[in-house]
Order: sequence, then C-alpha cells, then structure tokens
Amino acid sequence: MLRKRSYALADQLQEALGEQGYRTTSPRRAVLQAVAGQERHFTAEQLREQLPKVGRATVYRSLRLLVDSGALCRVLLEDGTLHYQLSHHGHHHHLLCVECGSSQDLLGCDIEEQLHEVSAAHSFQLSGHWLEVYGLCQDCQPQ
Amino acid sequence: MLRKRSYALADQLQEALGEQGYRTTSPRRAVLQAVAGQERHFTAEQLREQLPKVGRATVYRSLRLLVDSGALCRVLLEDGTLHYQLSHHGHHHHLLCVECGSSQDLLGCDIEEQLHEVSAAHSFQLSGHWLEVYGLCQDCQPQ
DNA sequence: GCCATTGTTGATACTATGTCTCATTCAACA
DNA sequence: TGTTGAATGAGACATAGTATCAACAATGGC
Repeated sequence: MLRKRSYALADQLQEALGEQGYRTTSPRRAVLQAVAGQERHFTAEQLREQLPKVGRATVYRSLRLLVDSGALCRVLLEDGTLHYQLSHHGHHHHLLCVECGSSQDLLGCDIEEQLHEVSAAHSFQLSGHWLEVYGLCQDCQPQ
Repeated sequence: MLRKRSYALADQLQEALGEQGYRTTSPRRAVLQAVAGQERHFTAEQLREQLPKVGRATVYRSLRLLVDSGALCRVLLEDGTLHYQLSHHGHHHHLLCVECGSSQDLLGCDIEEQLHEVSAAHSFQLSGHWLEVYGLCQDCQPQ
C-alpha cells in the first residue's frame, strides 16, 4: 500500500522531470523511488546510504533537480543541518519537532502578508524569506 | 571616531565575556576587536583573513562564544552561507538586501505572537524559530 | 533497429566550513 | 611567584557539498 503509493509518486516525479526535458535514467529512477519512500525529512547522505549503487554526485544532482522543480523543499533543522522533504504544497513553512523530528506543514497563516507590511514600513522591497519553526509536536509534549 | 567606537565595543564585549568567567587573552582580544570593527555581516573566514596570527580554531571558538553570549547573531544568506553580525538587540530578524548585502534589523513586528497562535492551532508547542527576509533595500530599488 | 547526438553518470579531486585532539602556553588567583 | 586549569594553535578529521571529465546511454531521426 505504502509501496504502491511510493511507486506512483516516483512515477509522477519522473514524469514532471520529463516534461522539463530531463531524461529518464535508471539512477535517476532509483533516486526518485528512494525519495518517494521517505516518511519524513532526510539528509542527502541518508538518502545516499539507501542508494549504494548510485554515485554521490548523481544523488546530489537529483536532489537539486527536485528542489528546483518544487517537488522537494529544503528544511533547516535547529542544529543547522539541511534536510530535504517532499513538498506537496507550494511555498510553505514547517513546524519541526525537536524531540521526534517529525514535521508538519504550516498552512493557513498570513505571515507573508505581515512580512510585506513590515518590509514596506522599512522601505524594503521583499522578494523572499526563510522561516522554520521549532518546538514540540502534540505527541512529544508532556501530556 | 569609528576606530574609537570599535575599541570601546571590543572592551565591552571583553568585559561581558569576563563576567561569564572567560579569560582575557590576547588572541581573544584580537578577535573581539576585529568583530567590533566589522561594518556589516561577515563570514568566519573573512574574519580569519583579518587575523592571520590567530589560529583558525580560536577564531571559530571565539565566534561561538560571542553567539552564545548574544553579542553576535548568525545570519543565513539566501545562497545558504552563514554570516555573523553584531547583535545590539535581543532576539530579532533581518531584512537582507540581496543586491548590496546590507542588513537591517526587523523591529516592531509581532511575528512571534502570530507564530504562537498558529502553532497553538496545530497543537504545537513553540520553542524557537528562524526567520530571514530577503529583498532590496531602499538604496538598491530601481527608484 | 541503428546511429548520432547530447544529456547523464560516477570516480575522484577539490572546496568550504567547521570540529576535535593534544601538547604547550599563559591568565588569574592564592 | 608558583600553581593550576583554561585557552591556544597546528593539524587531523568531519561534513556537505561542487567541479572535472572520460565513458555511457536515452532519445529522436533515418
């Protein structure tokens, strides 16, 4: 079931890359399947460990492709390490649990709007931003 | 004038570290003076180039001390590089100009409050966050 | 199906940005 | 002034990538 979904997702990613003119190669497919099978955010090296037959450079290149195409997003953990995560929505932020490492997408928030206002007040023309939120998810809070 | 202010600032930083039980050593003083003389955010390596006689490890250790003590804050640029910057205020965020590299502190904004609300709505117990804002400062905007 | 084109791969070297180790030095205090 | 433990610095190590380039292979035209 999960596996089935992973394959479907991998195919979908593959197709998206195809539409952008990228070729379908077997290392690429392996990376996509591994990415599609991740249940939470992961590092490039973690992914690489799961793909011993794929070259390091290829793993990194594929990750970059996926980030550029919007299928993956980068997540900055509190310890400064960069992780990757499947991105189902457009631009969004993460609620990262510092205890169990889970992450929730932060939706329905008008932070952007507020940033625009504050920027305008500083005569600053906003073009982008980076936001990560750290804390404890419901399951990790003391009752 | 600037130089005078730098020295005063360096002394102030030194004193702050002293109060926390750290010793006054000459490499440390050199780092503090270099930090105090920076006009904008800088990388560890940039600082190190200005201190050829101080060991690499010492520069990094001093930077960490200053960040921990709150005198410096880390700034994540849009290209992913980590810079440091004198921190006059408590917790705050930066408006970073992607053109000229200047940065303004983001004050008078109730992002934190809003984050608390949104987190609560997700049953998430917020403990910290990281926010950087990118764009064009007033001087770099096409009139 | 075969070939030519050109994107892709992977081994490896390199870069950037730190941290760790440990023998030596030196600031602070008695 | 002597003692002691904190601090230093040279250099090894770690992490997270990027660059190079010869070899390979996916795709499209024939």
